[in-house]
Amino acid sequence: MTDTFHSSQPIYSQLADRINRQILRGELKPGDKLPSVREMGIQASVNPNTVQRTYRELEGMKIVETKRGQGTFVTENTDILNEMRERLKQEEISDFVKGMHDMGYTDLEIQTGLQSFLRNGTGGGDK
Amino acid sequence: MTDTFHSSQPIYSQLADRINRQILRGELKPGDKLPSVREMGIQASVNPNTVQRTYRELEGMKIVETKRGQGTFVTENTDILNEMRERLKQEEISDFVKGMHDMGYTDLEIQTGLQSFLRNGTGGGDK
Amino acid sequence: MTDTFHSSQPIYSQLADRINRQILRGELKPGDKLPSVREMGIQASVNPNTVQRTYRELEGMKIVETKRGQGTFVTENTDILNEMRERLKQEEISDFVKGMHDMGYTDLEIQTGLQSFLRNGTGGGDK
Amino acid sequence: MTDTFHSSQPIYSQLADRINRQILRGELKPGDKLPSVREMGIQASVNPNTVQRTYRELEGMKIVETKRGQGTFVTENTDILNEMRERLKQEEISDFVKGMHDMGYTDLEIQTGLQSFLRNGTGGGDK
DNA sequence: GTGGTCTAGACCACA
DNA sequence: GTGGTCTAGACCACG
Repeated sequence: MTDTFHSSQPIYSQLADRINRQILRGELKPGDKLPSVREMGIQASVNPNTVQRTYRELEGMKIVETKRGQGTFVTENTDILNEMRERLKQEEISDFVKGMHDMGYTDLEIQTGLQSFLRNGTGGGDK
Repeated sequence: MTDTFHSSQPIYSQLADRINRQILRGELKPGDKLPSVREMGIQASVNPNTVQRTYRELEGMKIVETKRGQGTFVTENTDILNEMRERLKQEEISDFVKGMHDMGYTDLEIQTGLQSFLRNGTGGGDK
Repeated sequence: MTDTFHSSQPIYSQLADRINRQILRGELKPGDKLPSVREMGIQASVNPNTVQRTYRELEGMKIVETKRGQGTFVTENTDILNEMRERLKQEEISDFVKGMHDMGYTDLEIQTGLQSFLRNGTGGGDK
Repeated sequence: MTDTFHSSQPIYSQLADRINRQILRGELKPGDKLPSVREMGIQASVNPNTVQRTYRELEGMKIVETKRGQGTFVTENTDILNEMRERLKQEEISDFVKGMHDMGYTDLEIQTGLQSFLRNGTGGGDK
């Protein structure tokens, strides 16, 4: 695991993102237990309080659930996960398109560029 | 002009990127004079040597031409600029797609997601 | 090693030339490690930064490869080296002929002069 | 006229070379008057004594003749001039070949390289 | 150790 | 003024 954080964003937020991606990629599945606050603090070499805050954040997004005395778990409500998945996708796409617009590329260029990349770059099949 | 740099990449390289984008966006046109190394050093609050390294880098890419005692100018060879534009587009798209794959999205999701974003997000017209 | 430089050309460039010639002459073979920037700085009594600029220059010409934390090495791509060899030969010949023309010698004089020099001066055999 | 001298050789000797070349190129013809010691001193921005020494050197080579009260003249003895011309040619060729050998080129490479350069580089005709 | 980056400050050639 | 070169000295990442 990469355990460096950049300074332009709060660490708890970066950590939350990181966990989100692990869930997205299927490294953490619905029902999986997250490391304890202390354990995660050591792994990511951040203060346990920061981890606490991260977990609270994720809890607010309904992505994880905390069970007193047992730990923190990835929600089993797959609807929520799918929703997050969708939202994050939109975000990434939006950022990408905005960046391209900033550099002066037109919508058409973006579309055709992407099409031809997907046709050639990944061998034509889906991932 | 944003004059902050992140530490994960050399300053001269970030500066070069920034200038590249200004050219791409048409803020700097072929034949335009760049600020002198000293001037740019002040604007970006970096050492003139670092600016010079940036300019040298851009010169190596043939994006910029330097005339002793006169200054540094955006090349008037638009072929080179178009080529750069194309190359950078490919790079951005590639990075985007790789990032999406890393997060577990399929090619199809990327395509349809982009299509619908472009239809709704920008009002349906081209930029 | 001669460690004097003339002022009509940048030191980093003269150093690069010198290393080029060492490679040409086979004193440095593909894969050989160059002295570290610091070491070479001492040998040539120039600043390590200047040596680094030299190495960077050679790297740009693909004559040399640099491995972080290990050092700088002569490329093992002999095609590039042969190409350089050929290019440099052309340059030297061109400079020679131009110089002779400047002094008023004709092509014929140059040719016959060279022929007779090679027959007598080196004993008639190839080097 | 280029009026810079490098430090690795005495100035009077560099000046003599320069005049030699002017004679070789026909800019100074047999019988021509050289500038006075004072005049030449100004032109080349060196001490008149140095010019004096240069002229004495050339006189020793029988290339110029000094006539008391009149000045210094290029010799009209064309044999001497032809001889010098021949000697200088040999020197240049010798230096060239030595340099090429130093860089590891064989006699054959030098010959064929020169031939093809003369055929292509100068348009096939003599100068 | 290695190379890579950056700064500060100096001097140069060119125009 | 412009860019170009060089030095001295510092700090960094990588291995």
